[in-house]
Amino acid sequence: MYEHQKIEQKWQEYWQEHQTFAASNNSKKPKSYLLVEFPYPSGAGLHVGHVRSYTALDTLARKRRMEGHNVLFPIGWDAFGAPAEQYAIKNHIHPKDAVKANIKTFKKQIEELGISFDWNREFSTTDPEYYKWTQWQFLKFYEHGMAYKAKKNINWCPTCKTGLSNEDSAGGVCERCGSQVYQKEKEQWLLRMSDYAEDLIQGLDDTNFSDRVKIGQINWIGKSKGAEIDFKIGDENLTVYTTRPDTIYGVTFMVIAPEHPLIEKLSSKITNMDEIKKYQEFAKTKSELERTELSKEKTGVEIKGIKAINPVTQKEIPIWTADYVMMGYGTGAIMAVPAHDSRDYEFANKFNIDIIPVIEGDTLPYTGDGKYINSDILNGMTNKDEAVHKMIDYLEKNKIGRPKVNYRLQDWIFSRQRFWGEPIPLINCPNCGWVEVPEKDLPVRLPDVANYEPTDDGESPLAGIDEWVNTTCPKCGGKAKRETDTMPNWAGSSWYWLRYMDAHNDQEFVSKEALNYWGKVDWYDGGMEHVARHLLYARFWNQFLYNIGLVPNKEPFDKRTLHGMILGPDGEKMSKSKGNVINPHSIVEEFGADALRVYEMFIGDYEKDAAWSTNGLKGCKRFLDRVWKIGEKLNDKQGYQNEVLVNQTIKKVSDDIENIKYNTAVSALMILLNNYEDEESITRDEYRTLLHLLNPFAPHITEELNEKYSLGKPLCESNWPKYDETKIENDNYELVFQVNGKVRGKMEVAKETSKQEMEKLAKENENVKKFIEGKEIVKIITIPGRLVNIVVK
RNA sequence: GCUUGUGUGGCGGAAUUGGUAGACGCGCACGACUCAAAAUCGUGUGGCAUUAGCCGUGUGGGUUCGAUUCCCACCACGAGCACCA
Repeated sequence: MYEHQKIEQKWQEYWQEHQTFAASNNSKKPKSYLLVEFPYPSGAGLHVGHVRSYTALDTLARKRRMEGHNVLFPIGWDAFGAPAEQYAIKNHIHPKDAVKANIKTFKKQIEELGISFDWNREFSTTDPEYYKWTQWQFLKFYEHGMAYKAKKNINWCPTCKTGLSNEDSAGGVCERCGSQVYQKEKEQWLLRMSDYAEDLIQGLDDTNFSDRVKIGQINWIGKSKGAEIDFKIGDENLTVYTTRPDTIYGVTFMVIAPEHPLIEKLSSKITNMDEIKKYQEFAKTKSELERTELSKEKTGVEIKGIKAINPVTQKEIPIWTADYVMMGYGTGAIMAVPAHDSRDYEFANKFNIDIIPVIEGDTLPYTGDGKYINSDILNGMTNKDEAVHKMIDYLEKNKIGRPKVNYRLQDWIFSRQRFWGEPIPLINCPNCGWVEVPEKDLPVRLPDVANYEPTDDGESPLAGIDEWVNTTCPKCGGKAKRETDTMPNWAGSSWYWLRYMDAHNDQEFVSKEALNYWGKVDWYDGGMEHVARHLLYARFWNQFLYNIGLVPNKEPFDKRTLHGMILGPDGEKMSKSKGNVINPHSIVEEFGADALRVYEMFIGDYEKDAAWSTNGLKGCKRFLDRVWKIGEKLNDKQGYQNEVLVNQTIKKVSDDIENIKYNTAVSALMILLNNYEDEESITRDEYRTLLHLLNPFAPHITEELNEKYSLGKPLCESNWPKYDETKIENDNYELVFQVNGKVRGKMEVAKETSKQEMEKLAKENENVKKFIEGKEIVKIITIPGRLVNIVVK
């Protein structure tokens, strides 16, 4: 029908030459900062999923520019981290070169889609000019006591040979390769993210994230309210954390985690230490090998020779150790109330421990509300919250406990034993300890070496490069060694949106002026898979920068939307092994970028997954062919023949783009075209408006047609169409007649028809008459502009 | 198990937030053009009946003149977390 390749190339060159999409850092126009998650430039090339997200915000960006906004719509590359490194190892190239080649491919593929990115602000997280500032910001964390090194049991992936954060090893499985992760004790850098748990929850109030996103964040942070209670073991204190202090009268045993330090401390008093040591070993191997096993039969050993004293009842309580209590949460110890907790119940049943109900109920373990029994000061109460309060008051008064809030969120393990990451810019001096690399010496560059594969001994590959490791102490000038761990791949993505504001600044990570001008990201689109990790890290990082006065907003993103995945034609997630991958490049070649863009916007609800359909794509291509062809019906007239429909369409498309309802926006344009096709000929205004509204979706063909028929300035340099509020409603409408809520007739009537008139018309309708004849009219409901419903008996 | 999302034709999906269910597209059927096919164009298309009727938005109940929309219970599928005290 038309030669899409030529046209698309032509207009891409036009935009490039005219710098149509360059954002200005000082403009009187209203600003819009639109952001998509920057991609990993993997060897596989661009995915149709990228196309969906980029086209969606591109549509918005193009529309807003035409509405007179100064739009910042940038792109860059998140190129550090395991995927890039593994690709490089596999293909025997230096990661630096692999990344360079992949970026080139990605860039070409994005450019041929006609996405209106401001390429002037492009960078990669692997550019020394960029990671210099990532390192610089790490030093800010360090200077403020927010980064620390600690010997920690970390999640170790034996395949990737590196430590992982909790977020990266959810479920005991490596996020990257799927290997079983096990606990390994190692010195690691950590960021004190847990200090920000509450702020990260509170901050959500300052955002316009959807509830789905907010809930995702809140769940990950995992706040729980409860109390700490001190039990005595002789002179020692055993503090437990519980959310149900009101059930303390039902405690029949204590459980402490196998790694709990109290075991070591009291070992002289414990009479079955051999048995306990054996259990500790068992628990350790279990966590290594059988963690995901479904059989979660409770195991444990009673610690003999010591007893705890319930501080409220003064009763002696036996102490057990069991691996269903984790050292990493709360205090690593619990008071077990088998009558009202299913796990404690299971344990008590298995080991024949007493079960004392303290809240009335039929079945055990009973966890609902009820009347308190066997509970001394709480007896007779029926309200759980009141009982909890009363008990906490009692604990506080008697100095045996206190209210306590716990979070699941832990500190961020920030070390990786990999080559392809930002080196942590610290130097270890035998005299001075840890010393920062001075700002003038940043960035600490990665060396050019031949061997960057991970080692088996758990050290970073950098550790083997003597000439890199050995350095002098910036403080005392003596011999010292560099830190050889690198940062996780989440580091570079934790502040990249700030850099776009001022991408080539070599004096600061971003200037104050740029920060103040651009403020928050107005709209951030990305995938569900990043709601837990990336979004949390990025917000944490930004909140820290805010707290030390480096950025003007505590929350970095105002609005966050989630795109659904594009699945293969078979409805399965696209993957090489399934052979259901659709390559955007070949689609562009065969059908054109415009067709691909329109199709991906039309494919369905933006937030939901959708299966690829080549027939659906063809339908969109057909639509564009018809848009092209209808130019032949152009007459010399101005104005709109069907004013209502055109004005309605302008309104609908404008609103739908802002409300991420791209599918219905495209549908509205199809309806408009269908209407044009029913006309003898179409006016110049009609054609221009159709092309203009379609332009954000299909920017090439619409510019070409606009030029071909000399309809006006290029669309990208023209003002977005405005609708006439007085012309979006018809003078007539179809009045619906119902009897008992069922449609029995319809009639075209004038907009201003009165209620009385409507009722009269309803009763006169032949078909309605049939249904009300001989029946008693109970009442008549009349909705002006819509319907009349006659209720009969 | 907990959290969360989703259930509408053969398929992807619409539905002004309580008011004509199935817009738009795909697919399919028939027709036109063609020697023929593809492409294109036209007509039709929820099911059952076929004259105007009945049934239909996962299932069962409820509220209402009226429910895809609100309430209760249940079922199915997907995602995330998973012994978090």
